Amino acid sequence: MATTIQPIPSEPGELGERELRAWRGLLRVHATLSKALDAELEAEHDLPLTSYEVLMYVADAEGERMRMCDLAESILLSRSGLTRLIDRLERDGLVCRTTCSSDARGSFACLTPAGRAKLNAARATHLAGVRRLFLQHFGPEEQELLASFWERVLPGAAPKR
Amino acid sequence: MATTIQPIPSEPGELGERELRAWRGLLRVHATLSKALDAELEAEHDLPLTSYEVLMYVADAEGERMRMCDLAESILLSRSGLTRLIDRLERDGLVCRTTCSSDARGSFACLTPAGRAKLNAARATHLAGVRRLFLQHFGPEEQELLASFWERVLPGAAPKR
DNA sequence: GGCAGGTGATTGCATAAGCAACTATATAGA
DNA sequence: TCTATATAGTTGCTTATGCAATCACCTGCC
Repeated sequence: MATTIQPIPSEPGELGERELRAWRGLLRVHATLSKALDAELEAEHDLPLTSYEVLMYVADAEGERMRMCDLAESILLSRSGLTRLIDRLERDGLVCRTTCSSDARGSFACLTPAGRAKLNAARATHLAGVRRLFLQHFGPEEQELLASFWERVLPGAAPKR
Repeated sequence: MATTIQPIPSEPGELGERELRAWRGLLRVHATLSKALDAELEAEHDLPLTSYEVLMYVADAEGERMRMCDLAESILLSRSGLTRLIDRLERDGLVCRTTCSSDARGSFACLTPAGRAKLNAARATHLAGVRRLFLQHFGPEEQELLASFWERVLPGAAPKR
């Protein structure tokens, strides 16, 4: 299989140039942007990115509260990781836990006024960051295309809201 | 800046549906695929993904050796993180450190025969995983497009090799 | 009703990673 | 030449995270 230049997917034992750039680019973009967005949020609002995500999902949920397990799934964290994260947010007064009346095992995380205020302050920073570092580079139809790409890779995993 | 129009980026205070799917899809795809690829490599070869990346970069480098700082940059790890990672790999006999004759401060990480063997075994698994979970979903010209997208977001960050 | 197995949340423990401080060496400037 | 500053790598410490075990509760089946 003598690939003269590199027209085809290259040998099966190695990624071709094109594949490499498509895949590694994803890794680099994710790593770089996550780090930058986290640093920005932390610098301007003293709020780690994961904490921001919790506040955001909770704020957007029905009644400004979410079950622990749903939250864990939304922000892609293990349940134990989420327990600890909510511990920290509760300690800082940004969320509080309430019991679930229909299932005594469950807890809700809900926003406190301080949490809502923190989120409102941080939201603009984060959204501006996402736009400036990422979305800005793509036109509407390109964004749509990207979304369809992700849908191919993970069918049905699109965020509901 | 082909498309600077931005017809309706939705309100400035919130991400629109399209933006949300383009951005969050990236996060989800990265998280899901990283986890899956790491688990696969760990299960079949008892090798974490970051260790695999070290072996891969070192193997592809001139003389099968790389400076610590270049390696850290390649696999997107802090220098202290890399020190510890190389500690583990050295303990497991997969790489060894050698001094740099032209700069007494520096060290090279280089492959041991065991490291080379481990990499050869793991490479097929990982490449198959990347293709099966990600690249498979895109045609050649779509891969090229993705690569160009990443290049827009992080100009000049494309992998050299 | 009562038991078996499943699910939600938490905890103990282990690990990977970053930051800041430190050591040793290199390089540039007076 | 000597000094100041920058760089390569390591170490101490802290933190976030996951897995496995655990506890409490729910649900379905007899």
